Amino acid sequence: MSRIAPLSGFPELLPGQRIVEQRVLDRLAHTFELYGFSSIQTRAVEPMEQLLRKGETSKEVYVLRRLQADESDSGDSGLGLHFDLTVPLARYVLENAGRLQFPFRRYQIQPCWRGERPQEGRFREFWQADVDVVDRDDLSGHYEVELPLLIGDALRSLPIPRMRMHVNNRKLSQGFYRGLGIADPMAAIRAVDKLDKIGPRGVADLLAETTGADDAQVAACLALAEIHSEDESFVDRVRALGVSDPLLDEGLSELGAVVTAAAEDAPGLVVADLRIARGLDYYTGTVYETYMDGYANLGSVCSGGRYDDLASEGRNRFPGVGLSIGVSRILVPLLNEGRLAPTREVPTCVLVALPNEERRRDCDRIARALRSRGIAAEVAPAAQKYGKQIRFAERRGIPFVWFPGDAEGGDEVRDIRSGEQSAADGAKWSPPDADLRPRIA
RNA sequence: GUGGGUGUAGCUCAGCUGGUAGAGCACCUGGUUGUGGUCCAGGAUGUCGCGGGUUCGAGUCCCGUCACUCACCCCA
Repeated sequence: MSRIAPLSGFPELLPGQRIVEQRVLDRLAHTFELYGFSSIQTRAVEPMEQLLRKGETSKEVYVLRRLQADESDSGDSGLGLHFDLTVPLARYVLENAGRLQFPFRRYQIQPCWRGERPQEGRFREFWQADVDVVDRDDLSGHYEVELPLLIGDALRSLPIPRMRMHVNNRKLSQGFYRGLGIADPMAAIRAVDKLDKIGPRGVADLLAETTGADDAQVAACLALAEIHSEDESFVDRVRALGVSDPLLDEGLSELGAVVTAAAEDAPGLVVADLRIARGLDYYTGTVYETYMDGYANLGSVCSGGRYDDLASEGRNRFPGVGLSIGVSRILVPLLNEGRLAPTREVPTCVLVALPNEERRRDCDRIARALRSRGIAAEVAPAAQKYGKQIRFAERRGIPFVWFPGDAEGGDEVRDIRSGEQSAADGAKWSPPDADLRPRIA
């Protein structure tokens, strides 16, 4: 190992990129709070049995082990890094049920870890912004309508490509397959989920193989998967397939409510897409997958759904619905392509030029006066020629250079983008609001 | 975990059938001796991923290894 090299799947940002990320996270938190969601953080680790409780994700969990662990120990601590924020939420809700108010509206923005092979938009350490509503005993269906609208608001407030949320409903799928007479509806859901990847042919074979569906059943499954619409018209198209089942009816009505509300509040955001399944099997109602225009190859950048049994313990049941925004999945590719950049690389708004080392204290005082009024300022590192000092600021995108006055004249401030320079008083001068802090360009 | 590709200057890359390392951009200095971005002239920079082998000689060929990357799997 001769040289320090990046670790694949553990993205690290440069300071300027981090400014963009910070603005995005601030924006998301702001939107979540506008809807009345509280922020929480949970520890990085969960007991393995919590992490593995719901599914076949075991292989992607990073397990913790003490270096000094006894050799007699099995080796690991029984703890693993969380791979999403929904499982920790379920544990947190159970643990604090007595101290929380329900329905509990919370958001959580934290890193997650998965021991997978990294790829474009797939990392081993990545940030998720997760929003959920969890209630006690029963969760009203209107939350399945509210959450996608909140997410739409949050994502559309960011300077990123347009998002399209594809929505389906587990009851609809399961009811349909059941009504069709397929023995294992969940296997059918998983098969149909691969439609994009393996095509109708592949899905047909898979269906026949895993569910024993006959030709007519396979055809019906594929017909269902083809249905998508931005309004309630999908309901009639499903009905036209002639399958009936009470669960199907429930699903149709619930999905109809989501689509109708979205069409009204956020036109173009949501499309009912009956092929959407989601791999995880704990979803029991609406499921969501979101794609970014021009970045379909990234897969879903924001997914979630309703889960009725994730947080249950004995008699206590805490159904919830939520979505996770894949912050790293969205941001890292856009940053690398230069499609997202900050207005400057540093927080500094004003560089106070240094005429000579003897005047450093004077310059410090000017900087302090600016800082006291909330203007980020730093003094030039060395008393180089002014040209050099201006270049120092220019390289970093610092918009203003402050020239301390002397016996011949007072202080002046220069906007180095326009070259405009004028007399200024450190106790009074302020930059335009747009220049006060770095923004996303 | 399985399969393919790649690893040369800070960045992007060139280096033909082996002959002892190059370009562009960036950077530094000067022209302009305290107001930048242009231009001109100079300049610095590499364990050629790592280890071993073949050879008079390896960035180049062979073996191994590590890393990165793409696809599968799965997912944010």
